[in-house]
Parts: sequence; C-alpha cells; structure tokens
Amino acid sequence: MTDSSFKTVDPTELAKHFESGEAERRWDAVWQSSGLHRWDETKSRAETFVVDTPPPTVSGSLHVGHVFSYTHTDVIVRYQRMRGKNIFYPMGWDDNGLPTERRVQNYFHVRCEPTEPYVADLELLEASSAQKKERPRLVGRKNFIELCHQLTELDEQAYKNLFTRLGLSVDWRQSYETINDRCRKQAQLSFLDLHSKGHAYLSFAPTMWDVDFQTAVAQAEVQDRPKQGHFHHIEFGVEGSDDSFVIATTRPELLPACVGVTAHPSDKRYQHLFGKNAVTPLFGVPVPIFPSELADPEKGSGILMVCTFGDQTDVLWWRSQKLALRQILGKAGRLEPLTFGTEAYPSLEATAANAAYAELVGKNTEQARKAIVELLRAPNGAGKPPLVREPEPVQQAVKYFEKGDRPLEFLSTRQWFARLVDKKAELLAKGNEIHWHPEFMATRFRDWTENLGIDWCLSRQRYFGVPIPVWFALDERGETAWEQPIFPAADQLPVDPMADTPPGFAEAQRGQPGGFVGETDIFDTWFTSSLTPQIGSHWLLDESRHEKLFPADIRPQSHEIIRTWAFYTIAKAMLHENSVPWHNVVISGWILDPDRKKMSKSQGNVITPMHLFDEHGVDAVRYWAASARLGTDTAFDPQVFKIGRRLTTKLFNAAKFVLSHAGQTGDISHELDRAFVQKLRELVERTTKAHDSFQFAQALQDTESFFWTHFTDTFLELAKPRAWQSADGPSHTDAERTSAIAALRLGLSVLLRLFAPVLPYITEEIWSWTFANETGHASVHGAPWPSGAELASVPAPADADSFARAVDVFTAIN
RNA sequence: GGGCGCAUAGCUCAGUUGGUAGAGCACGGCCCUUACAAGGCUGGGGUCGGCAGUUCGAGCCUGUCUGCGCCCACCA
Repeated sequence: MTDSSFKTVDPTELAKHFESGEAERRWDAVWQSSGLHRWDETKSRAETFVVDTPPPTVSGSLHVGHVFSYTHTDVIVRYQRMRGKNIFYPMGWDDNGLPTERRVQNYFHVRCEPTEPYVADLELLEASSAQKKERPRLVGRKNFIELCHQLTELDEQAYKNLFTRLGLSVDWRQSYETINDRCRKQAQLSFLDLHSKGHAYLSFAPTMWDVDFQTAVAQAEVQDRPKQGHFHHIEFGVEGSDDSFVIATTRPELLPACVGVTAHPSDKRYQHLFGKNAVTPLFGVPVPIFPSELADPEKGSGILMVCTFGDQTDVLWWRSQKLALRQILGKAGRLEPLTFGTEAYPSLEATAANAAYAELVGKNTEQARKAIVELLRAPNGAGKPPLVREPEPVQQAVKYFEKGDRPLEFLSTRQWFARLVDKKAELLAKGNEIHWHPEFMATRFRDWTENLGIDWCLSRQRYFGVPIPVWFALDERGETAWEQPIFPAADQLPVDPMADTPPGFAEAQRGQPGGFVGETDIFDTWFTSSLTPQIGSHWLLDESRHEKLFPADIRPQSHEIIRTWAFYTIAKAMLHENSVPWHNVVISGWILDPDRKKMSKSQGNVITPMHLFDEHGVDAVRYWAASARLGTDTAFDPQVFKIGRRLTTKLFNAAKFVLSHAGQTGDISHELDRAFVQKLRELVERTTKAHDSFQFAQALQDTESFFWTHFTDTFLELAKPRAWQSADGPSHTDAERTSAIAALRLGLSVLLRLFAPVLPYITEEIWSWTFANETGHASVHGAPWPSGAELASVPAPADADSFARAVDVFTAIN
C-alpha cells in the first residue's frame, strides 16, 4: 500500500445522530436512479444469481411476517451482488386468487359471471352501503379482471413502497401481476404443453367438493380438522332371510346413498354374509355384502355401509366392486329429489322408501342427519327401531377445504387433472437434486410426494381466474363431445373460451348443434403460481432469456406451502422440461406473537411494519429478521430492534471516529495492527463460508461480536494513542501513526461490507463519506465482498498470539 | 396413528468434528475518560426438559419418556 492522502470527515459537520428515516428515503432514491439493482440481460447464466421471489397475495396490507422473510431473501441477494453476481430479483403480485376475488366483489359490489358480455367502458366506483343492499351487479370475466387490476393497483403501490423502504434490492422493472395477459398466456401455454404430452386429462370421477364454494378442490388444499361426531348403530336386514346385523356410521343421512356393505374377510362375525344382499332400513334397498381388507374389525361394529360417497374409501370400494352410483347430494350439499322403486333406486318397499325420503329431500347434511335419526327411531315392521341404541360420541378427523367452513363431500363431477401419482419416483428424484435449507425441510416434500393419492385436480368451478383454454364440439343433437376438446393456437392466447371463439368456428355457433361450447372452469390458482420461475424467465415467449434465468438459484418460501407451492413448481418444471425449477429452497420460519401463535391475517394478530420502521429504523428491523436462522420460528420481540438500533448507532460513532482524523496512512507495519488484520481475515473467511450456505444469521452474529469485542472495545482503544498523537501523550513515529490509521480504516471498510447485506442504510451512509471516492465503488452494495486475498497483502504478525496478548495487557491496565 | 422440529440463565437465543457452559437484554455495583450515556467497565445468575446407555469424558452421540409446535393419515 502506498502513501496517499485521504479525504476525511470533520466530525463537527456530521449530525450528532444517524437520522434513519431521512437517510432511508435519500438512499432509496439514489439506489432506484442508479440502476444498482438491475439485472443485466447480456450476462450469462453462470454469472447470474436468480431469485424466484414469492409473489405476495394482494388483498390488503403486508405484515411483519412479510418483512421477516423478504429480508432473508434480500440479505442473500445483497451478499451475492457483492460477490459480483448479476442479480435477477423480480417482484410479482399475486392477484389471481380467492382473496383478491372476494375483495373486488365487496369493493365494487359485483359478481363475476362468465356468460355476461364485455362492457368496453364499464366504470364502477366503490359501492355504497345502500348499493350493497341491492343484488350485486354481474360482470363478465374480462371486466372482472379489469376491476381487479384497478383495485390491486393501489395495494401494489403500497406494497412496493413498503418493500422499497425495507430496502429490498428488487429490480422493479421485472414486476408482474399473476392475472396479467402474459401470465395468463403462460398458464394456458403450460396447460397446452401438459395436454400435448399426455399429462393432463379430463375425468368424470368422484372429486373432493366444497359445497359452499361449489368447486372441486385439490388434495393439497385439504386439511383434516378434529370434529365431534356420533356413531349411529343401525340394523340392516339380509335379503331372503330373517338374519340381520348392525352397522356403525357417522353419516346416517347417507343411508339412501348406500350401495354396499363390507367387513374384513377374516371377521368371523360376518363371514356368513359375504355374497348375500343386505337390505337397508327405511328404504328397503338390497345392496351387496362383500369382504374387504380395508374394513377394520376394531372400528365401530366391524361392518359398515358403503355410500356414494361418504369418504375416499367409499370411492375405492365403489370402483373396485363396480357398485351402483347413487349420488343423493347435489353440488350445494343438499339431498336431491329422487324416486325409489326405479332402476337407479331399486327398493323392496318403494312406497315407504319414498315417504321416508320425502322427510329428507332438500335438506343439507346436518339437517338430514337429524331428520333421519328421528325416522330411524321409529319402530320398523318387526316392531323395533332400526337405530338400535342412542348415538355414541366419537372424535373424528374430517376433511375440509382449507378456506371452507363445512366438511368436503365426494361428488362425481367433470374435472381436469394432471397425472402425478404415476410419477412419484421421478418427483422424489427431482426433490433430491434440490438443496433444502434447512435440510430437514426436504422431508416435508418427500413425505407428501410418497403419500400422494390423487392426481392434481386442475379445474375449479369459480368464475375469476385463468380460464382453461378449451372448447368442446357439439354434435348434431347438441350433445357435448367431451372427448373432442378444441384447443386454441398458441398465438391466440390468452383466451377466454366463454368470450372468444375457437379456431374454425363462428361465434354464432356457440351452443348450437354442430357448433361448440366453451369450457366454463378456471385453473387452480396454484396452476399459475407454480410457474413463477418460468414467469420470471419468459418461458416459451423468449427462449434466450429463459436460458439465462432458468432454473433459478433460490426459491424463498415458508414451510406450510411446501406441499403446494414448492411441490407443484417442482412438478411443473419436471413435466415441462424434465428440470428442477431451482437449485435451492430457503425456508423462513414463522413470526410468532408473544403468545407464540403464528402471526397471520386470519388470526387477527398481525402487526403492520411501517411504524416499526419509523420507530426503530429499517436497519434495526432488518437486524431482527436477519438474526433468525432459516426454518426457525421467531418471536416478535421489540427488544431485538433496540439491539439492532444500538448497533447502527455504534457503527455511526465508530466510523465518525475512524474517519475524522486527517492524515497520512501507510503500510500496516505495526505488529498489533497486523495481528488485528489477521483476526479480521479469519472473520472474513468464516462469514463468507456462512453466507455461502445461506447462514446469514451466523455471519451476522459473528461479525457483530467481532465488531464490538475486537474492533470498538479493544483495537480501536489500542490504536487510538498512536493514531492521535496528542500533545501530552507519548510520541510515536510516523510509521506507527500511519499504520494505525490504515488498519483502522481497513477494519472499518471490511466491517461495513460484512454488515452491508443486513444493514444497507447505515453502511451506505458511512461508505459514502470517504470510501465511495477512495475505492471508486459509489455504493457499498456494489463494492466487492472482502476476501482473504484483499487482506493477504498485509503481512501476518510475527507472533500469532500478539493480538490476544495485547488485549490481555490492555484489559489489565483498565 | 405416523413423521419432522423444538426444549440451554428471569427473557430472546448462540453453542461448528463430544474435551471445564456463552452473548445480548433484564438485574446489582462503578464511571458523564476528548467516536459513542442511544455509551464504557464490572458482578451475580444455569443438575443444558426427565431417565437410561456408549465413552476416560456427553448440552452435543444412542435409546426412551414428558411437554410444546408443525406436517401428514382411508373421516365407517
């Protein structure tokens, strides 16, 4: 290092304290205009670090949990940028889901109805409460999407402001909304690709159905909830004999839907019944009795009725035994009208059966259950009630749609599926190619994939979302030819089959014999979300860009959506290109409130972050977030903000001190200074290693501890007398002085850069005082990450322990 | 019913390949020492959830139990 004069800062010119709010706004503006965060599309994939940013749901406001996890990503990104990587860090807005749909409905008091024609200049304002008493206005899908854009634009701006203030080094030019034309086009292209490869198929089959939302749901959206149910012991007859037996069921209202009876093949109590027909009470319907390994002799009475459909096992039995289909529940979850004594509903006593059913028809399952229990209490022909004893309480786990309030039903409906169950081994192999952080999170993916039982149901009977791009031909009688889907050309996308005309047809042929009908269903929102890496890379739209951005380097996300978002994204990348979507998954934990409950909007315990920024400063809040290891749930603790705040203050003061002394610097020749640099080099090596494995919390802790213990509390005090050369102190040579000043500056420069990913504002502020000019790197965030090589130019100390020894002496004196 | 994770000072958490328990906050004491009182120095405080095992030696490895959290499971 050659002698040179450095610009210095006069401490009297600096503010007494670091004004974080003012500095944050100032640097935000600088960063945006400088283009520091921009992806350079001319650079190769190898030079680039690609982030598959989670697009937040746009439906109100962000909370402190977002701040937490998005900070993690930004810390990783800022480190990679300093390592010289070309960063691709986009932001998406997820405005394609149920939350947005609900919000638009309420705000404008509208409902989406795909059959409604498009109104070119529809203008709607926020609905008044008076309007809300009227029926909602029906608007077409295209209008609904426009309203969605209109409403979410405000939210998106607010989100962007918050994320900018948080210091996320996002390239805002790479923003997208999941409902925009390009994303809808890509989702539809994805479907066409899946279909052409044989992965997507149409099926008329029992599917999990939510009776309130009136849509099919996928396995991944289903959760079990404990529920207090009752075992109802009901006596069945046996056709052609006086024999009888008692089944136990929690769903007596499905008795009219009974299509069979089963017990375990080795169950001696019931073996004599196999092959005979049971006769249902009340309805007198003969149904086959068959053995099944799936029946548990220990459960209930060991023999049970099979209904279409009480649960997933019923579906299995119905398929394997080729039983009749008696689907008494309608899509709204109410018992449909039907007549006993017909081919579909045979009965030995049709009159009585119809009389009993008249008590149930039109009721929902809860109501029907009560009603049928009353019917079952009445004595039958033999003078005793079919309900042999009072219902017994039983704890059961019942399947619910995760957003639903009533149990799911299995209904046979027409749905689109993606074939996944036959690809478990390949999916597991892809999961193993990906590095999960923390590693144990891979288990979640493996368990889910291994236990996958149903293909991915892609279709939803909702109105708002990305339409499935299919039409069907109508034959001469006007019947839909389901086996003849008509697909749009790729350049026609995005299409809405309810509004757009298929190739080779005229709009006038819609619904006409010999014409066509449009698919009414839309995609599962995960169908679009599972394409975020491809949305970022413009897959199928710009192949050279795709090659530079796919697969991504990291997918940041939370653990509860491994089975959905991570799983589907892995599945899509595999089905489309036999690739992994990214090389690393980084899982942030949850923020827990002081009661250690997960902070979430639905719990109503969220804390909005903006006032935290004002109160503690953004760097302090980021410090709190970055202190948590990946995958670890973290308590919301304002105490930690204070510690972060103190760190920024200390940095400010220490820097003011180091940089405020004018003078020459020279070679770092003094033994103590060399010993300090040696310690610094070890720190750099450790923190670099930590960051390379996404252990930013460890790097931060290490740096922070070094900063307080070795830098401010000791080295700075030890170097001070030499650097200062006060009039009444001991005299030092120039070499001793310049060595001290050089070492102090080097230490500050290195520590600033080590802190920069976590504390972008204070480090940038200090960097700008002199280092920006000195180094030619205008921003600390564009400066190179400190390396061993950089510090190796300073010779090692003669005695490896001299720093520790000096510290001992220093401490003893004080 | 299965799987995963967590359990260390009053609080929030570190603890890398097994080698005499750590930090910050809080608490007590002493300092307004010329970067910093939004500081500095210093002190007290822990059978590392229980039990058993491997080992010369266990917070760390093995087994088991308890508590909490999460994920999953064919709901009769």
